[in-house]
Amino acid sequence: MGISERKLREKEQLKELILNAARELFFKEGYEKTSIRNIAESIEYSPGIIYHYFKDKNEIFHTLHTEGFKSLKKKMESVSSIADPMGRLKAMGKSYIQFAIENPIIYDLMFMLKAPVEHMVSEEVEGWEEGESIFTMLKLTVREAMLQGYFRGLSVEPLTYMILATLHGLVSLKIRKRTNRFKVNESEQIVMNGYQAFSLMLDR
Amino acid sequence: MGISERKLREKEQLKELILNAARELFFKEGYEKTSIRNIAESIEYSPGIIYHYFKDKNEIFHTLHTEGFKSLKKKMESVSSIADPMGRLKAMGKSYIQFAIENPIIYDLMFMLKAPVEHMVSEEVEGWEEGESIFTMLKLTVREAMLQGYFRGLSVEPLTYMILATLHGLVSLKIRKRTNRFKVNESEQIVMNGYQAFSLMLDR
DNA sequence: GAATATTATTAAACATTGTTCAATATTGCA
DNA sequence: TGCAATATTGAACAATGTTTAATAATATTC
Repeated sequence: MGISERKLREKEQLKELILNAARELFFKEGYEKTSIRNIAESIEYSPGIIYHYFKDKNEIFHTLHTEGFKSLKKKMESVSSIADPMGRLKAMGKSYIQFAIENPIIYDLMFMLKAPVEHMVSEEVEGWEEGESIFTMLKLTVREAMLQGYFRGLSVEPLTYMILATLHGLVSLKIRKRTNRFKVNESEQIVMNGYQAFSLMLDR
Repeated sequence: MGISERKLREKEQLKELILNAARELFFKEGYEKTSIRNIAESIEYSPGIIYHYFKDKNEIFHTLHTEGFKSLKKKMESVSSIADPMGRLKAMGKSYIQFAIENPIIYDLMFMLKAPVEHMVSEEVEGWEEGESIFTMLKLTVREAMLQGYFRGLSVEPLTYMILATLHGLVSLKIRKRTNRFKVNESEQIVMNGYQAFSLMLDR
């Protein structure tokens, strides 16, 4: 069935075109400020067409959401070859922060945007596996570190959540511009310094 | 000039009425979902009137933003009588988390909402003193703890930022519903457990 | 290959949003 | 009482997400 496959591929092409436009506009303007009409205009189609490829704006969000998690996961996996668990854990943290600073809008969409996730909670739990697997990756590394004598007296799950929370806190305060107290050019530095402080605390 | 003062007071009254309605609606529906018309309807005035008392929706946001910081500050100050710096620091953290869990919408508005803060950055730095003073309060306590021998080898500023980031991360992941991996009733527990893990790490 | 069914695409419409503005009602002061 | 200032309204504007009836383009069947 080569023909219908090509048809399908062509259909996918427009879908990809929409996604590319959305990604770019989200990147430039942010999620809320990007309208369906903006996207349509930038691909030179009528606004209505988008609803043939996506149920609504949330579904576009959701697609990029999943995509973002995949690429964060890949970034964090890139240090998985480090044998020492503690060293790997710290490298993972650094990767996480790098990802957030390099892709602030996508990160925003993944962890800080409001509406569409609630939709996810109630209707479909699937799709969140991406986020799940990042948590698991971190958790396994934490457990390994514990076997080597780190984190004595702490339990894996809360500790992992806490580590993730710290990483998220460090970058999200910056992304949402709650770092005004620092001079603008320092704002990235303070995130790195904060993480360094955290790293030092982990060691002890 | 008693009369014009009363007039002023009456004017303030409507302003307060608007704020109360806004607060309540924000609480019930969230910021974005609350429209100027909703607010107007709930106080039985026409929508236009709101613009006589507030420049725009951002200014309402800004007012509640400041108010939120004042009440968070008060909550954190309520443990300032604790003599032991480390004990006080941990109590402050707990207060912070309690505030966020008890007032998720206000907290959201204070730390996680997007648009209006940018406006703040460019035009007026004033109004942010509230946030500033919370940071300072935390910083002073951290410094005291350091004088007692804690946090050896760390610097005050990054450490304080890191602590604040961890607190923020813990509660904001919950507020923005990124804790789906846990059963719903566990979701508050995991925040507390995460904080406990953090507390234990601080001690060492 | 013509006729028909299916799909892709559009343009217009709807309800809702934040905001503005001229018209009107209410009040303060001379 | 009459005039100026202020408070309040209601309608309008442009922009939003979304729906839907229409048209255009393509696939399928005879």
